[in-house]
Amino acid sequence: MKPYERDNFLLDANTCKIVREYVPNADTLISLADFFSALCDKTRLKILSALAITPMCVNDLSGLLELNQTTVSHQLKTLRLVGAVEYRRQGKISFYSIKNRRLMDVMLSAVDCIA
Amino acid sequence: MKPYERDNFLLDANTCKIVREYVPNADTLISLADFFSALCDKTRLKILSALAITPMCVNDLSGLLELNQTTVSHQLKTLRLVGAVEYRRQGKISFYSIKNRRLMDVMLSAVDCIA
DNA sequence: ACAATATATGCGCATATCAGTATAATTATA
DNA sequence: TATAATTATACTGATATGCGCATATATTGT
Repeated sequence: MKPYERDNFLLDANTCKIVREYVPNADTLISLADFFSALCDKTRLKILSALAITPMCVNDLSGLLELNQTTVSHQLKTLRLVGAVEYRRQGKISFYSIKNRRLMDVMLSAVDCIA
Repeated sequence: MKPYERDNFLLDANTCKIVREYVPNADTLISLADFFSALCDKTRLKILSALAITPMCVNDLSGLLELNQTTVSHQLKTLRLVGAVEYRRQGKISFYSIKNRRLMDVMLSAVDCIA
């Protein structure tokens, strides 16, 4: 028997039941973790903070944030893959923007939380 | 000259100024990233979801969430280090709880965001 | 076609992270 | 004191991540 296959808990049975029901399923947990993984790196947070003000091209992000162009490009790709940003290409310029403004709500409540 | 040390931007000068002022400083970015790093793993999210319902001991977390005891202990330590949970010891039992309920606001707005 | 500009990608290095086994440390109980 | 129960830690292997160099791709202008 694996160590976690037990059935005697300090919690009362009813609370156990609630916990089992309330805890999100594996898929939801992974989606949430993926979402937060977009926000757990200082470079990505910097990029998102800038894009929160205005859509911007890669070069402007690189220059204004003092980040290597390839670093910006890599992180923008990561942010695209988790659906945090989107872009449209105009000629040789890619303009990136926040895809869903609700993301800013999450960031702002996090700022409240660590304040 | 490093590639990002440029001063000609597509953005107008005033917007550049706003971006430079608005983007959080390095320390804040790191604090925020550390905060979110607590939430970017499915195991930790699972633990936090359970603790959101009621404070609980390590063993109950392990049993109810079907996670190895050492895994739970490791992640609880991580969560403690970033200030997401706290605990009090009663005899041989450690009861863990959410330290700051604002954390749940962040998780809930994230759920909205990915919905 | 060629050069210049803007962006994206492949690769490797260094580092971080996660999970599990074994074990230690602490406390309660027989 | 011996044993059991609960939790924490050291160590390890596998995997993931962040970054930058070199380079590829795409577009524009001459």
